[in-house]
Amino acid sequence: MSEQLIKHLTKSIEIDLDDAEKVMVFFQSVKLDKKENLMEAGQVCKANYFVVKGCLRLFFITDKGVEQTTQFAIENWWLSDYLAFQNQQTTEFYIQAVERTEVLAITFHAQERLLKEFPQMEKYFRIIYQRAYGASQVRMKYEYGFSRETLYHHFNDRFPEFIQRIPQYLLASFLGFTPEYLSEIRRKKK
Amino acid sequence: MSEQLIKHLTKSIEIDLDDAEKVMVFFQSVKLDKKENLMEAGQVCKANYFVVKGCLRLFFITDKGVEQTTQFAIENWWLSDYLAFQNQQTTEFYIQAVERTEVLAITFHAQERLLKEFPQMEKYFRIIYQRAYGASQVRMKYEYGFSRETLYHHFNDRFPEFIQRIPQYLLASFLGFTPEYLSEIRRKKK
DNA sequence: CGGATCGTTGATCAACTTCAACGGTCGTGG
DNA sequence: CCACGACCGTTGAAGTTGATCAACGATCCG
Repeated sequence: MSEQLIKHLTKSIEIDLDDAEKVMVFFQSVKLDKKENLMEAGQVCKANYFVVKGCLRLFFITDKGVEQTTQFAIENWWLSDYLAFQNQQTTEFYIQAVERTEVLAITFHAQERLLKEFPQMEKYFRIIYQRAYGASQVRMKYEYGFSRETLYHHFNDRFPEFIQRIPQYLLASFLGFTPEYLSEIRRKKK
Repeated sequence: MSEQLIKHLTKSIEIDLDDAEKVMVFFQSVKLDKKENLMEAGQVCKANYFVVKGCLRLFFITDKGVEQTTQFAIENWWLSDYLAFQNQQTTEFYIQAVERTEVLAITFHAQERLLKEFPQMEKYFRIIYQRAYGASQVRMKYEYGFSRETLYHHFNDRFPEFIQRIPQYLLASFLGFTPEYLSEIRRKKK
């Protein structure tokens, strides 16, 4: 559980076991059933979440009332609405468990104290955010550079094990098109 | 010039003037004419860039040979291809000056030494990346949530001063559609 | 003054959505 | 353990949105 986060920390920073255990005190374990919400639009974005086991999705509701998924997070990924988290404002996003999921949550204020007491954690989060931002740049390249159809094939080729974990309608939502169209693409490529 | 970066640092972290001047030694000033490239696809992404004055754009070339802009950076923004930067790999992006532009550049190795000697800079970059990542999340919400037409109006309303700085064909590219279609939208809304 | 670049217009075309309907499967209550 | 209902994936027809291509005018800059 928290061993997993410690292991993840040590990949990016040097921290002794003693400190690592003190760091873990700042986190709370939360367990979610499938489809259970961790965060909802209209609430203040209180915490940042590390996925220990399972899968989360970040989505919002469009003007037309459709759930639009923008991100997934699986084991060892962090997820939150980072502008709302940083400014402790209300979010317009939801975070929901795609399957039974276990996360470690750290509230904004706990994170502030953590960073003050353990400045080496600044480096850890710097690396996490840099990587996440870099990944979002690459993703933009895919979105702007590929048609929806090639976008699907690209994701299918690149993350086959992940694709199998999530229902098709969520994948369609994430890729930015309708389940019907996804069906059509799948039929073609056979 | 470097005063501007120092001023920007002090908004996020506490650093005395003496240290700040030592920090500035890690940066080089680079001046670019309009349309001059700061980085090109195929090269290793050597540096991270802080815009002192002017405007940069990040773009790539699609399969069809079209320049696709994915980001702009104006005064006080950082820009690079962060995955390629972090791993010191070749990039698939170009960075080009939209207008006459002055930047402060820090190479990957200089940044590594900087962070080692001045650990408080970890916090600065942590905040920069967190904010940039948060902004990219909000942007995804716009892209997935709005039609291309409302996307244009939204950007027009929100960043009028910026819109006026860049040519229309770059705005069209950034928003993900053709200059012809942008023309059509502008005609409608009158 | 001349050439390249940029914005505009209109016609045609492709990509993707919408809507309605159907069949399979999964989980839950009886 | 079965039966029912809800949910999910699929299909097809019709409709929209935005791309493509070609051509023209304006403007900017050398």
